Amino acid sequence: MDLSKVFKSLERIIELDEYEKDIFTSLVEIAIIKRNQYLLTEGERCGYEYFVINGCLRSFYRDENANEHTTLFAIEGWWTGNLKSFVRNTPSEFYIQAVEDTVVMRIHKKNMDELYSKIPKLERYFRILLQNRLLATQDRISKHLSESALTRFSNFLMLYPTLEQRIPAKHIASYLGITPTYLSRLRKKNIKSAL
Amino acid sequence: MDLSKVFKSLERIIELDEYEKDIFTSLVEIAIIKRNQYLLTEGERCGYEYFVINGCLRSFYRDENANEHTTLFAIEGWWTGNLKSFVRNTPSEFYIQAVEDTVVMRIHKKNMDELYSKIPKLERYFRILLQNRLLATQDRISKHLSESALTRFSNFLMLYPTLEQRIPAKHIASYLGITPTYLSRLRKKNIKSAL
DNA sequence: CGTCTATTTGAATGTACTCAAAAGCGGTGG
DNA sequence: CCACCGCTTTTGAGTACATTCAAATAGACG
Repeated sequence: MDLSKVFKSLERIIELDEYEKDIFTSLVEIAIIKRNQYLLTEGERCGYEYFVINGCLRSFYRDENANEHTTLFAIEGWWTGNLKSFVRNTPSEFYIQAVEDTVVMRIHKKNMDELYSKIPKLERYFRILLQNRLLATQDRISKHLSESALTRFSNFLMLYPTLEQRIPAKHIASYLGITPTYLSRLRKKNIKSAL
Repeated sequence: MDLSKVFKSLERIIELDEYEKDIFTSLVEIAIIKRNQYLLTEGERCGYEYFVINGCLRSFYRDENANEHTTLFAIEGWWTGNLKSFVRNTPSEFYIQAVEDTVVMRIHKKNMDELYSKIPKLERYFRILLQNRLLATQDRISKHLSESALTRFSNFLMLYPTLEQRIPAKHIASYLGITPTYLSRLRKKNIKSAL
């Protein structure tokens, strides 16, 4: 079980000795998810937190008109899950779907408490992780409030440099908060202006 | 120094004995902020986390066209601050302003580490606090993506039942991501439809 | 290949914006 | 106590950004 990418992430914030790494390893799992497969669907409880080792996971929800809204693309090195459902043990309003073949490390809820008690430093890691997620999320709100769709699209391309080539445009549109139709027009404009 | 509201908030998540409360009390301050006064302006470093005991604080930023965008109203019992500036010690991109006469409890950065080391349980409190903030923030993104301005306005009224009467409409508009002009038209429509 | 889904394009429409002017409201000084 | 000043809110007219619906085209996969 190759957790090197996970430990690299952990060790940016806390130090772990071999013994602690073994404990950690014994309490997590690797899973492989095929493209278009779901890790979580609406109504289910989210029992896991996921760390993407490879590939891309998309979190989204459906509004009352059944339109999809993508809240996050989690790529290599990112964490994802449904925090609300995970911590409150409530049915999820979200879906999590692999948009490519994806390898994840996942931690089950029931092991999370054990991890915290055996490796208290993890409280710190996850607190800081949450902080960073919150900052990123707040940033996304700001951007959405003050920027045009075209600007948001450019920002998307910078944040996820290779994702445009890897996944369907309709998912990107649903992340940007526009229709696929309009995204198509934006792309056309963007290409023209790049000439 | 009346910290009863603060302890009530803390004790929803962790238990504190009298000794710990004394430590806590010795490491925080009470401050009174007059209406329209700033707690933080752009370029400053945010040295504090704030807990609102009474009143209302508004966090906002200015975009490149000098338009204000309100990211949060912190009312009684809410925490606020500029997390990014606080944890990374970077100049703030945000302003925090009292929109009413406001009483806050604040914790200075330099006392925060001492608090964590003397009362490790606080790591847990603040981790859960961050979780909740993140959930609320994610919710706000979702809502902004999938709802019309009118719907967002109704949601605002439910989230902050008394705020509409307490603060200028232009701030509410900047929270909703619309112009004061358009908010005015929405209110008119809303009143009509309520008849 | 053929079928199914995704993307592009066109035309008409709606939501929210800008700019400018008028009306309302609150605080201050005479 | 009221008149005036400055700021906020409302209203009107014209406009821009993004949407819907429908049809055409392009791509992916068995």
